[in-house]
Formats: sequence, C-alpha cells, structure tokens
Amino acid sequence: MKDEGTEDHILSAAEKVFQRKGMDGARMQEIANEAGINKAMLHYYYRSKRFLFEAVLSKAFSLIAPEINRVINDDTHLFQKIENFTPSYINFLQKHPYLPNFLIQELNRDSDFIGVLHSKKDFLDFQKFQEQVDREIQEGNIRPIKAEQLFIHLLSLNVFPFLAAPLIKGFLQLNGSEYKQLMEERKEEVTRILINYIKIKE
Amino acid sequence: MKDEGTEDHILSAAEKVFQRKGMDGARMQEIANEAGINKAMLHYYYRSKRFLFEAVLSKAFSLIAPEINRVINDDTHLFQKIENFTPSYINFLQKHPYLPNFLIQELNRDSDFIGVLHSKKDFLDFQKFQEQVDREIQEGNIRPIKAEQLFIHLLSLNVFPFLAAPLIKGFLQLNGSEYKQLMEERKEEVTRILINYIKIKE
DNA sequence: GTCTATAGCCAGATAGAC
DNA sequence: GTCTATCTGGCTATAGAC
Repeated sequence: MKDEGTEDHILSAAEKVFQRKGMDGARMQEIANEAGINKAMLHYYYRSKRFLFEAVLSKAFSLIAPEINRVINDDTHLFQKIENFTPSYINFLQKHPYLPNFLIQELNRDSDFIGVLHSKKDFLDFQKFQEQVDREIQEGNIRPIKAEQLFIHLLSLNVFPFLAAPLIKGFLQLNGSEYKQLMEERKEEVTRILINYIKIKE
Repeated sequence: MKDEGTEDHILSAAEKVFQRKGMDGARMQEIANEAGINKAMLHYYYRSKRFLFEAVLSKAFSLIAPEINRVINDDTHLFQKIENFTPSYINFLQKHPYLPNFLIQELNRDSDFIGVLHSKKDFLDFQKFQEQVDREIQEGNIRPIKAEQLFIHLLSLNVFPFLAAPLIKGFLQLNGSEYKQLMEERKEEVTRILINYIKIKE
C-alpha cells in the first residue's frame, strides 16, 4: 500500500494470495481484486502467472533467510540464541503466518523452483554460527555437535508444531485452546531440551 | 492393482496423483490414466473430484495414525520406543514418500477438511502412551514431562527434516548427498537428545 | 499505463450408446 | 459398468481502445 509503485503493489497482493492458496490454487483474478486493479495489469508487469509466482517465492526466501540469520548471527551467547529463537520465530509468524508452510510446500511440489533459490544470493550466513559452535566445543563448554545438526534441531522443534498443527490436533484430539496452551509451554521446553543436550555439566 | 475392485483401483490411482500434486494441482484425467480406465468412471464411483479427494485424505489419515500408534503403543520400554520411532518412520516414508507432506499441506489449506478427520474413529490411542510416561515419572526414572510434549518433540525432530529438506538445503547450501549424510547422523542424534532430556542420571 | 472485451484453452462433469 | 462424445464454466492470456 502507501507509496508503493504498482509493481510492488501487485507483488504484495500476490504474496497474500499465493501464500494462502499455493501456485495451483491461486487465481489471477483474486490477486487483481486484492490489489484493487485490473487483471490485465498483472500480465503487463509480470507477463505470466508463473513469473509472478516465482517473484513471490523468491521474495519469501529472501524474507525468511535474513530473519533466521539475524537470530543466528548476532553477538549474543550460544545459549542466548537458542533462547531467542522461539520468540523471534513466533513474532515472524505473526507477520507472515502462511510463509513457512508456503515455502516448504511449493519447494517440495516443483523441484524446478529450487533453481529460483540458487540464482539468489540471500543464503543464510552459516559460517559465523558454525565458528561459534566450534569455539564453544573447543573451550569445553558444550559437548561435540555439528552446527548443522543443532540448527536443524532448533528449526524442527520450533517450526514443525505450527506447520503440523491441524494434524497433531487430529492425532491428540485437541481443540484450539488446548493446543495453544501446549505451544505456550513449549517456549520453555524447546530451550531447555537443546541447552540441556549440549551443555556440559560441571 | 491385483484383485482390487474398480473402486479401490481408482482410489489407489487417486492417492498417487493427489499426494504428489495436491487437490488443486491434480487432474482427473491423470488419475484416470494412472488407473488405466476412463475419466467418466471416476465420477461414476466418486461423483466429484472433491469426494474422491476426501476419500484419499481420509485414507491417508487412517494409514498414518495406526502406524504411529503401533510404535507408541507396543510393549517395549519408553526409551526403546523413542529409539524405534526413527527407523519406523523412515520405513513408512519409503512406502508413502508424499503422505506426510500431503496431509499437512491439505489440512492447512482448507479447514473444512478437518471435519473429515473428526468423522473418523482412527484417532491415535494416546492413553496408553500417556500412562507409560506418567508411570516412569512416578517411579523416578524420568523427569516430569507432559506426554504430549514428548510426543511433539519426537514428531518434530523426525518429520520436519524430511518435510523441509529443500528449504534447509537452500539455507545451508547443501547438495543431495550431503543432506542425506546429515539425515543418517540424525538417527542417533534424535534418540540421544530425547533420552538425554528425560532420563534422570543416577 | 490502465482499462474492457474476448480469444482460446482446458478441466470437471454429464448424456447416452453399448 | 464401461465407454465416447460433448457440454459448460472458468481460467490464463492477449488485443486493442483510451
């Protein structure tokens, strides 16, 4: 909105629709309505549905990678980063509730789209995190672990419960507020499980 | 195949197509081709695309819930169950590679489908697992934890890395074999992290 | 750059012969 | 029950006026 040019305006509308409906479920007409402009404009600026979709996918990746980067690569202690990840992620989810699911879904669906990622440069800067983990190991503060594994643990424990919420609710026969309560408790759970795992007791 | 009636035959074909392409991406023609029959037959047996899809979704849930149940509710020790979960899940994935992603995706997409689940009776039998966890706590073998949380930890650590494989590969700039190597290492990682978390050291 | 109108296609669904 | 042929609607995309 605001002072965006029409092109960005369209992209914002496309994000909303594509992230909720996916590539196949989305309709150009709905995107046009969302943007408050005509359907023909979408083609004028982005040529085809596919190109518009790829712009959205690419931007989604560019949006989430730095976000994770920010948590992983600030100057705080390793344990502090683990602790910060959960509230940061929940905060991100509030702004972009459909984005993680969207990315995972569409990258799984059409392996061509992975090429879209590789043409970009907004990868995670994993180096710094890796060095931090290795340093902590050498100093004898944590037990040996690959930084990649710790990272995947952190993502798994934080992201999956939101991703699979309807499925887990089905499994455990929970209603919305019961599940929300579990998620609340997890904030502490996740931190403790990871720190407990890597920390060397004195 | 084999001696299935036409109805089951169609359902098998529909599973393959729907699980790979999703509700919106799937084409009735493709399902008919996969089943080796005519498109009109699909409507003769299942009336509409939506009904056929719901049959597939419902069956997917009925397929995975007992599978998890089987691991969670056999007679082995709690630690043993945690250990068994990973190889069981990987084995399941080999038979139904698209199923977890399919369920999560479609349940997130259209909240109407959650009703399909509630009309079924193949929920997870969580009672037994819950009692086992509570017993271990009372006997002082593990530290206090909600069975639900332990269950979600277990699912998260096992399921997410496969679900988000393309995304994580993008983040960490890994190729297929590097990622496969990480997954191999995780088999042990996941078991250790959970048992280490709950086990009370003597 | 922005619109209206429409081309052209393709998908789900059905009619009706066998 | 199974097929072919076809209807009908909706979708992407474009032509062309302004």
